[in-house]
Amino acid sequence: MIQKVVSPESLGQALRAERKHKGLSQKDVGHSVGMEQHTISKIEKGNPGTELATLFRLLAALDLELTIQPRPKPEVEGKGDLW
Amino acid sequence: MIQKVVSPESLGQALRAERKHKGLSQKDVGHSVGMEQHTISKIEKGNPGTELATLFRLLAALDLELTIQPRPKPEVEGKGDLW
DNA sequence: TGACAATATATCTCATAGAATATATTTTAG
DNA sequence: CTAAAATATATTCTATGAGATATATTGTCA
Repeated sequence: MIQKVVSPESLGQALRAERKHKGLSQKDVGHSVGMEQHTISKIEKGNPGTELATLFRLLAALDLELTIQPRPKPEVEGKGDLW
Repeated sequence: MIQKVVSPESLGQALRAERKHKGLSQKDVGHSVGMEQHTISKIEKGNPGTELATLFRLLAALDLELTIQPRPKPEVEGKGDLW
């Protein structure tokens, strides 16, 4: 599943979804990268103050990767991207 | 250009590349989202303490989007993903 | 429904982000 | 090479992240 991430909230949702998908608890995941359970809770809840270092640790724990790219142009008039 | 992001450093590089591509200075970008030039400098240099809120503001300023997905499996034996 | 597991909250501490401002250093034009 | 622009670095301040620990709340299931 590839997923757009547009905010701390949607990032949190994606992380939680993947964790559940793997059948892990916040404690499990935290333990695997040395983070506290409460930290994971906050991230999944969309804490905008989460630091990049923390995010990348969590991504590693969940075997997720991030990609960055230009936002697709709106492509006016039925070129198939819109409508 | 779609780009893997594996650390604060590589994220910084991608952000800088896109900013340059758009011909903007750190000041320009900062001004457009109300951030200080020095903040952008730090992010591009890979500051691991950068907060998500800051990151998303910058992504918006540069018209970039993030996607998240499972790390592709190693796919052993020449299925074209490795070697 | 009761017990246990999972998740959310709270508090204290220490460290550091980012704003504001200033300045040093580097890069780029002329 | 030099001036100007761009970027990096430094300091002070306020706010908050994350660790550690504790507890409250919610979810699950026998």
